[in-house]
Amino acid sequence: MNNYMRISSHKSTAAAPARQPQRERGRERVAALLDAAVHVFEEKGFDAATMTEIAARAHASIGSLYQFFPSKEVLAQALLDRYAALIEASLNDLLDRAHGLSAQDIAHGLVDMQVQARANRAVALSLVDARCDAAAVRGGIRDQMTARIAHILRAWAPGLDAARAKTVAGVVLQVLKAVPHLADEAHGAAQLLLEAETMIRLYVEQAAATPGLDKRSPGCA
Amino acid sequence: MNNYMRISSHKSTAAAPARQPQRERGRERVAALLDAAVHVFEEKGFDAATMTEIAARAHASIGSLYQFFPSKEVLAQALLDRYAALIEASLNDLLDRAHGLSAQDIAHGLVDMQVQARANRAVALSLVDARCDAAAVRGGIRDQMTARIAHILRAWAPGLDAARAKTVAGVVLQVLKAVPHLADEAHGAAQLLLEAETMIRLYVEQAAATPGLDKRSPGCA
Amino acid sequence: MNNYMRISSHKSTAAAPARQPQRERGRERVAALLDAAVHVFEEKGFDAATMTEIAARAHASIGSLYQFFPSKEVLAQALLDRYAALIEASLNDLLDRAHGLSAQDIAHGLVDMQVQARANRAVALSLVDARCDAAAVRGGIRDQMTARIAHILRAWAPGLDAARAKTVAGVVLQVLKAVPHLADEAHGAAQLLLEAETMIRLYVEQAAATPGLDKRSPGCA
Amino acid sequence: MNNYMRISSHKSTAAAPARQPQRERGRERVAALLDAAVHVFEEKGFDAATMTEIAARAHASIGSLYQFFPSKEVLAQALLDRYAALIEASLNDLLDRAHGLSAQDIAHGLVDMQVQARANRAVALSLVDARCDAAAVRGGIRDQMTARIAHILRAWAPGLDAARAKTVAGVVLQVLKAVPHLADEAHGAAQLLLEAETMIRLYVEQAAATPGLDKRSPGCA
DNA sequence: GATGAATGAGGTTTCATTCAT
DNA sequence: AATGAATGAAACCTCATTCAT
Repeated sequence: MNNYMRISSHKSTAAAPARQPQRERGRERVAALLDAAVHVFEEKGFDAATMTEIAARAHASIGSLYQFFPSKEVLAQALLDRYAALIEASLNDLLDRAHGLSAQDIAHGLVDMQVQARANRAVALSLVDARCDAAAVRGGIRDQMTARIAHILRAWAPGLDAARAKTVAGVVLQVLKAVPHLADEAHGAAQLLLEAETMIRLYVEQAAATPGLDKRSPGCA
Repeated sequence: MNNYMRISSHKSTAAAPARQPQRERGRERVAALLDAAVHVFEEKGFDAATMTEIAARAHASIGSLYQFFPSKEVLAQALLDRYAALIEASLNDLLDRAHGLSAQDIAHGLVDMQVQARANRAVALSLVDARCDAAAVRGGIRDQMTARIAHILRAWAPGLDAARAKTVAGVVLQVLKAVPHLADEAHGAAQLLLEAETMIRLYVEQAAATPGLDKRSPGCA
Repeated sequence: MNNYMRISSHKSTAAAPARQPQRERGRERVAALLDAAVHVFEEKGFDAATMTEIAARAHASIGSLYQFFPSKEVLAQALLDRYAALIEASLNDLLDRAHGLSAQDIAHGLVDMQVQARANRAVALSLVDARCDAAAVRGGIRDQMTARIAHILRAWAPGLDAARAKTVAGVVLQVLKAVPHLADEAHGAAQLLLEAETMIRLYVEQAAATPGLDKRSPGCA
Repeated sequence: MNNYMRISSHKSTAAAPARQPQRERGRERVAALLDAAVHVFEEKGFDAATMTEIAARAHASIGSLYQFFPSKEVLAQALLDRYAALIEASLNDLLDRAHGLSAQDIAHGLVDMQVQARANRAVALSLVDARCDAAAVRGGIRDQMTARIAHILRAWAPGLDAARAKTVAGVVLQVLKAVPHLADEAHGAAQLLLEAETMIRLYVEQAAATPGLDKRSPGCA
C-alpha cells in the first residue's frame, strides 16, 4: 500500500497530540477514556459533551484524561483516527474484492462498512461535520474517503472515467453519512438500510453504464 | 389548508414562544435578528453560537434580542418555523403538480426545494440534528417531512403502498439532507446536485416499479 | 505635543481591548475593579494574582470583571496605561521646567515622579518585568520612558550628545525602577530616597560635564 | 569562615530541604536538575515555570525531580543557595581587597560580581522579588547582601558611619539588581555596564567624602 | 421598548504533588 | 532510585439570562 492510500495520521496541528501510554495501566486507561468519549460525544455531540463527564464515565479523574489527551480537540481527533483506521480496513478489503462483484455487492459492502464501524460511527460522522479550526484536518478524511471510494468504483467498473468516479463517490459518501441515522430509526431500521443499499446499487449501476459522459444532462439516459 | 398540513408550530415547551412585535419598527428588528441568527448559527453551529454575537450582528442589544426571543431555544425554533414554512410551500406546490410528472421531475423538484431554501438551509438541517432537550420537538419536523414526501410519492405513483412510500421517503429525506453539503462543494457543485437528482430519480423509479413488495430482499428485482 | 511624545495607547494586540463602560454604573465598576487590581497585583504579583480575588475585592462578580476586561492580560495593560498616563504628565511637566534647573532638581523631579505615582507604582513596574507574550508591548513603555528621560536631559543640558543621553537615561530608568522598593523599606525610606536622588544627581552632573565622550573608559574623568 | 559570614541556609520552613544525593550518579542528576531549573525559571519566571518542564529539560522524570527537591519552593531555595554561594565568594574576595582600592575598583568589583554570576543572575534576582510565603526567607538574602556590602564599604572607607554605610549599601544593591537587565540590552550592553559603574563610583566617592552627616539634605554637599 | 450592566454556574485546562510499580 | 500514571483543587474564561435605568 503506498502512501497515497493512508487515510489517517493527520497530526498536522502544531499542538501536542495524544500522548501514548507507556505502561499497561496507561493503555487500559486510554482505552476506557476513548470508549467513554465515544458514548458521550454520541449522546451529546461535540460541543455539548463535557470533558468532566467523559472522565467520570471512564471512572478516571479529569487529570488522567488530560494526561493523555491534552485538549478536547485532540480527544476528538483520536476518535477520528480510530474510526478512520476501521474504515480504512473495510475499504481496503472491499477494494481487493471489488473486481467481479455485483453492484448489489458493492452497495452492500459500503453500507455494511458503516454498520460494522458501529462503535464509533455516529460519533465520527458528527465530528466530521463539527465546525471548528480543525475543520480542514477533518475535511482531509472526507477527501480521502471520497478518493478511496472512487478507487473502488474504478476497480469494480474499470471503464469509469476518473473524474466521474470522484463525483459519484462524493454523492455516495453523502448517502453513507446517512446510514447511521437510518440504523438508529426505531421502526424498520433493517428495511431502511436495505433501501439505502438499493439506492446506491441503482446509482452505481447507472454510473457504470454511462461511464464518462459527464457534461450531459443526466436525465436523458 | 387543513391541520394535517401544518409542519411547524410545535410550541409544546412550557417556555414563552417568540413574541410578536407590535409595531413596524419591531417587525424590522425581528427580521434583522432572524437573519443574524441564520448567519451565526450557520457559521458556528447551535452550541457555539452566542446570543451576544447574534444581537451584535443585527445591530441590536442583547436586551432587544431577549425581548422577542426569550431563549436561545425559542430563537432556534423560530428559525425552524421559518424554514419549515418555505419547505411546506415547496412541498405543497410539488404535491399539487405531482400527478403526471416524470421521476426526473420529482427528483428535481425535491432537490431544487432544498437549493431554493438556501438562506436557511444548512442552519435548519444542522439544528434538526442538534441534540438537546428540544430534540423531540425538532424530530417532529423530520417526521412530518417524511410524511409529506410519502404523500407526494403516492400522488405521483398512486399504486405505491403506504408503508413502502414512507420507507422510501425516509431514505430520500436523508439524501436531501446532504444537498446543502453538495451545494457547498467548491468544485463541481452543479454536477454533484445533478448526480443527487439522478440517484433519487433512479430510486423512486424503482420504487414505483415494485410498489409494495416490502418484505423481499430488495436486490432481487 | 507631537505624536512622538505619546507614551501609552499601545493597543496593538489583536485581541479585544478593555471595553469602555457606557453608563455611570459601569464607570464606577471599572474604577473599583482597577483599584482592586492594583492592590492584588501589588500583593501577589501578576501570576499569583487571581481574577476571582480581584473581582471579590471590588465587590463585583467575576462576570462583571470580564465584562470590561476580557482577559487578565488586558487588565494588566489597562493598569499600565493608567500608570503611563501619570508618568507622562510628570515627565512632560519636568520637560517644560528642565532648562535652568539644578542637577539636584532634575534628580528630585525624577524620583518624586515615581513617588507621586504611588497608587500604581510597584504594580506597573512589576508588570513591566512580567514575562509573557505582551512583553514586547510592555517593552514599548520602557523604550518610550527612556526616550522621554533622554529628552529631558538634553533640555536640561543642551550640550549632551544624543546617544549619550539615551545611554544615561537607560541607566537612570533602572535606578528609578528601584524607587518603589526603597520607598517600601520599613526603616529609613525617606533617607533611602534622598540617597537615590543623590546618586542620580551625581551621575547626571558628571554626564553633563562630559557630554559626548562615550568611548573613553568612564573612570578617567 | 565564621557563622556571621553565611548568607544562605535559611531552611526555616518546616518542609524537608533538598535531599543530598548518595552516589555519583545522583550528584550528576542534581546538577542537571538545577541547571534545567535555572533556564526554565529564567525563561518563565517562578510562577509560570512548571516542575514537569524542569524535569523534562534535565532529561529526568518528574519523580526524580521530587526525589531530590520535595517541592518547588525547595528547588527555588536551592538555586538561591547556589547563587548566594557565588555572591558570597565574590563579596568575600572584594572584602579582602577592599582596603586601598579606588572607588572605581569598588564599583567595578560590585558590577563584575553580578556579571560573573551570570548563569544564575536574573533567576536569583527575580526569585528574590517573587512574592510568596517564603518571601521572608528570601528577604534574608537581601538583608545579608546589604550588610555585606556595607561591610565592604567600611573596609574601604574606614571613616564611614555604620548607619550611613548600610543606607548606601541598600541603594547600591538596588542598582546592582539592575545590572542583569542592562547586560541583556541588545544595544550597547558594555557601555551601559560602564555607566552603572560610573554611577556607583560617583556615589560611593561622595559617601566616603561625607561619611556620617546623615541628617542633612544630601544635596547641599 | 431599548439598552447595557450584572450574575454565577459551569466548562476547559493546568500543575504541584503523591504513589504504585 | 527511577519512572510515569493518578489526582483534584483551582485558575481562567464564557455565556445564557435577568434586571435596573
